[in-house]
Amino acid sequence: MMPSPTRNPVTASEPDPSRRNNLALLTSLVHHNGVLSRAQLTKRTGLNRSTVGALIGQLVNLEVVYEAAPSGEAQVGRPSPIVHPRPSIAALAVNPEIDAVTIGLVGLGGKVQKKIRFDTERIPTAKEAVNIAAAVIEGMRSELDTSYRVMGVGIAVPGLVNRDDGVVRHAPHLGWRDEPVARMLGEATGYPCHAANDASLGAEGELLFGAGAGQKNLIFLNGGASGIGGGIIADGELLRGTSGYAGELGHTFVRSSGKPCHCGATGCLETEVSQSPLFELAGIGGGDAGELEQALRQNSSEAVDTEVARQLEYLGIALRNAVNTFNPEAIVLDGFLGILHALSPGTLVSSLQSQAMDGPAGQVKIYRAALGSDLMMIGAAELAFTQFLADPAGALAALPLSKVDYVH
Amino acid sequence: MMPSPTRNPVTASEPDPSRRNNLALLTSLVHHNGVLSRAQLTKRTGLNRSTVGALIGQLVNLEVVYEAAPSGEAQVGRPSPIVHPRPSIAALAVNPEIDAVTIGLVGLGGKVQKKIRFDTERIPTAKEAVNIAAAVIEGMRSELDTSYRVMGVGIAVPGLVNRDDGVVRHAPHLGWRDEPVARMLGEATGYPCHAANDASLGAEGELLFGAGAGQKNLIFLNGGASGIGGGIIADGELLRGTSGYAGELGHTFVRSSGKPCHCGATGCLETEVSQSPLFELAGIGGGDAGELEQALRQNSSEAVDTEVARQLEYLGIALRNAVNTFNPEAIVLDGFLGILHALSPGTLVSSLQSQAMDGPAGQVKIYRAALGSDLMMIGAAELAFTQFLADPAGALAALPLSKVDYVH
DNA sequence: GGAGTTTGTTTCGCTATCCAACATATTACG
DNA sequence: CGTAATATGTTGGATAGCGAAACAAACTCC
Repeated sequence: MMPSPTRNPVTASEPDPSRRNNLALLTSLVHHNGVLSRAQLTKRTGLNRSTVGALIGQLVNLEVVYEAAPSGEAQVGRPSPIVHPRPSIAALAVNPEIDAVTIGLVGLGGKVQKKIRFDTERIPTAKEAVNIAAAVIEGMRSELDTSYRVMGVGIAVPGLVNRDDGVVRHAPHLGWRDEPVARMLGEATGYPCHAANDASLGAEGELLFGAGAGQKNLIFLNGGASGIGGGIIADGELLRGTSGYAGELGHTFVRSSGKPCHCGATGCLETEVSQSPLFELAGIGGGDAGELEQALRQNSSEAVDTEVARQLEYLGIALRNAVNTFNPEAIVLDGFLGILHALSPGTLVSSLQSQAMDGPAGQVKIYRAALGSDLMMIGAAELAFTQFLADPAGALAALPLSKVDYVH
Repeated sequence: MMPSPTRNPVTASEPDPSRRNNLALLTSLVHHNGVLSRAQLTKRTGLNRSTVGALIGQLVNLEVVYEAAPSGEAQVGRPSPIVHPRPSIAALAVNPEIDAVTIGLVGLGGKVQKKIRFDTERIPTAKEAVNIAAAVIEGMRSELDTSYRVMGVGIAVPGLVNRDDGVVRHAPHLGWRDEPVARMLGEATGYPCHAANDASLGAEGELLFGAGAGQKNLIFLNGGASGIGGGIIADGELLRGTSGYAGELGHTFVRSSGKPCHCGATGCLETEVSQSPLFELAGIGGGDAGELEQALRQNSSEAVDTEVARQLEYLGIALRNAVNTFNPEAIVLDGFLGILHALSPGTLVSSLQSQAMDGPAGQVKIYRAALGSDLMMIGAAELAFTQFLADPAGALAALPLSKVDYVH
């Protein structure tokens, strides 16, 4: 009576890809779940003990993971060694914003090893952002060459990015248009570079390492100085669309005869819900999300409450649409959207209950993002890890020879 | 520089599933593409000639497909036999509507073998619909037993359906609530039954056999007497959501202080855009989409133009949202939405160009649905075929013994 | 300290695939 | 009309990767 969970296959499974596939599966599990015992890996994969043993052995040889003593947890039976990802396998992350370019180094396992924020006097051009990133990476070069194996660079851009070719189609707040940033940074650094929308990467980051862990369907919304970005995870996979532009929930229609938006339409979520009036009411000129929340809580007033309620109403409309459309398990809010929700926790939930359709709205949970300022680094690095995770042995074999003197 | 097309695996590929997988792959290819030569199959699957030969041999033995003489097309080299799906492998389709219950029989390959529309005096209850379907199927029983191997029954319901357990959560226009229709029909007929939202199934039908053939990302919108339903194909897969409720684009917000909708919200697409005012303006009381289109074209007037323009405006807002969110290659419109588009072909395209964001809107094509009245039968049957297509040999082995006397 | 339990390890066999060589059926061309 | 070229089906190994089973190891429970 129940439909089978199996999917109709679209690709043939050849024997060679079979091993690669399982190697990739184990690598991803270790990377995303951090610490798992071999016994847990056999359960999670459904593979035989002996097979997992052989595969882990290969990953140990490749120095992708290492096995450590079993955890102290008292359990009947022979203890199973713990498999750890080696953070010396790493990816670089770059995140240009309107007032800074942040560069990070993230190890396998998702831990941020290093983060450098380079403040800019004015909004950086694509070329400037690439130059800054390349210079900072050049500064780390000797350390990278000796202690890490870098799988590539991921660039998180607040705007429409074609994920296939790494071209920023349009980043309105940065003023970029048709900038092939991935190619530019690739030529400058020599690393394979990929670019994608920042909120999409944020969604993946929160899915894998943050508030959305374990979910299969979730909506991520980030509110920042550069407007509202969205990323959607459907059935465990990021929704990309034809060119990787999917997820622009900031331009959901929420108001008839609303203000015109830079995108050409009117009544977009992004024009009705923004952080600048909140900063004004909070009485501070600028700053990060943490300062804004503190200031809003201290300067509580009717004006603040009214503005928060107004913004939450429009946010509720956008979320209602999204819930009806995606039937997600969870919604994760980051940036000032997370603050709005935290200031009036029940509002969004109850407006969804009354406005969205019974079925989809029933189970939705609303969370605040968990990874904070590391999120973009982790998400962007994930982009750079993609190829490696799909074929660990192949990616390492293709790696240029380096003087890596592994950090143990 | 380009991201690899390989995805991170989520399931282990064991050796046994490997054969099953490839068998399933071939079966799906033959089913969905109809007629392919063995040479084409080897190219499409990437498998070895000898492997495809062995697999096809097994499918021939299982009487899932048969091989026929090569097509007359003049080509260098030894001609390759054509592989045909056997329509004797079949699925039943049931589609309850407010004024009828339609039952169909669809063969492997997607051809509707039989379609019976049972008109009802009034809106059928779930029990009535199940009884009607069971009775019609009972009438076909001897033919089914002798000439077909029926893989199951798919039920296409205009409403929220939990695909996992086949329970209709809420079908507002039918007045159903929490009806376990799949279980009910399963008990009445003895066939494995599944249920899903009609528009979702329509999307899959058009994707596989109709206007969306070959696309990976498309949005399907159906306008009928029971409002507006939607189905979304993302990356080649139907978007299901947590419980299979995803795709309710009929409840996209399109108007502030709009009319209240039965769903609890206001300003839904479905309340602003509906076919009843069109029928009134056309001067006909009721009928199907074909009659409506003809009548509207004949009774052309300013009132008609105004109403069409008004509805297209709201439809445009909903599509703008959907395009920004999904970045699809194509939009497929069925029912009266297809008529609206056909009456004023450029309107939607140009409103998308001006309102949706540059990137996503750039390439979107808008089509009218191609499968017409067979669509629901094909979509629902596809639901019933799912298990079979995922594991043809296993599904046939599990089939109760029958007196099938195959029709060749 | 022995029984029971869980897990790592090793060996063996099986399955499904690819590869290579050969057979077959067609077109191209003189 | 016959031979070359081409594409495809067919057959018989060879191989890779996994599972099963038997055994060994390490722990808890009593």
